[in-house]
Amino acid sequence: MPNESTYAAITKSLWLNSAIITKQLDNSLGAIHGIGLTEYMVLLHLVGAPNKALRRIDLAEALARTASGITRMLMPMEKIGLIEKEVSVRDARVSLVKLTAAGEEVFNHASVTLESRSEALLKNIDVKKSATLLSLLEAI
Amino acid sequence: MPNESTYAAITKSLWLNSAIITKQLDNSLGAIHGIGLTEYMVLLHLVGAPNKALRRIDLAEALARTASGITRMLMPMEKIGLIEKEVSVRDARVSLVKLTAAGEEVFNHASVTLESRSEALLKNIDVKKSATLLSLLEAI
DNA sequence: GATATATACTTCACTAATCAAGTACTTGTG
DNA sequence: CACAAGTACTTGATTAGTGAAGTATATATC
Repeated sequence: MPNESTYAAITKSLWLNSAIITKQLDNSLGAIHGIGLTEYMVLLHLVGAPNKALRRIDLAEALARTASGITRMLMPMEKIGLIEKEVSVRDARVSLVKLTAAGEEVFNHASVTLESRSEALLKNIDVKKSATLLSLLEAI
Repeated sequence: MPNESTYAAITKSLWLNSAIITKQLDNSLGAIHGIGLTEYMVLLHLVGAPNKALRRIDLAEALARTASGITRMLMPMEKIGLIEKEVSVRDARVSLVKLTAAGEEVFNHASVTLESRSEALLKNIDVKKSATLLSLLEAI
């Protein structure tokens, strides 16, 4: 029987911690701003995009989701006015996702909630360790 | 506009990395052993449990899932013989989840796959850094 | 310039999980 | 001891996501 690899232990811990943290953030964002964490991530990518618009497939890539998942997810977001469709002049296959002013406002408010909840959830990690943890996660 | 908190950046990175890694491990385990990562985690907790049996609610707690999620998840696992139901002599409300010999065998094989895939997915993290990362994740 | 291949997106059928409500049993209290 | 409150689990309705197949458009090749 080989002893447990650190790498497998990391993936297990990542799986569990992410489940716990994601659920908590999802609940907080949902209760206060009416969006889930995945929807927050959509807004995050859109605010940073040129012209605040992205192709659906690039959004899928950025969020590690499939194109069909993105299609489904954006439907309610468009209905409540966080985003809107924009045609691409270059390529008629493309349907751009564009952030609305309302969407940006929700994003700004939700960011405050996300930061305070994140800090609370990670209270066992001090500031110095948090920098280390972040750099290790980004290195993956 | 406040600058981004490291804590929020950690939760975002955790969310994305876990989505990517979980999907890959899920696919590998599914293709080779016919189980998902969540099902693997069930087996993992059962092999470590006294008498290789656990109450459903304790399994739910350990996996950060709800009791109903556990009920639904265990149905196919019981059907393919990885686990079986065991009554509790102490408490008639309880339905214990017991690991079968077949379940333990699948677990042992799947562990090998999980370790090699984990190592491959985390190839950017060297051995020394991996120990640091694991201890930080466990500290959360 | 016709046609084959590739890309962007949507839809369908399905899986995994949630919450709320219900059942069955156990525990604590007057 | 009766019965209120709590616990363990299941079921029904719903949501978020997947993969496969289909449509429409773009690109490359002969």
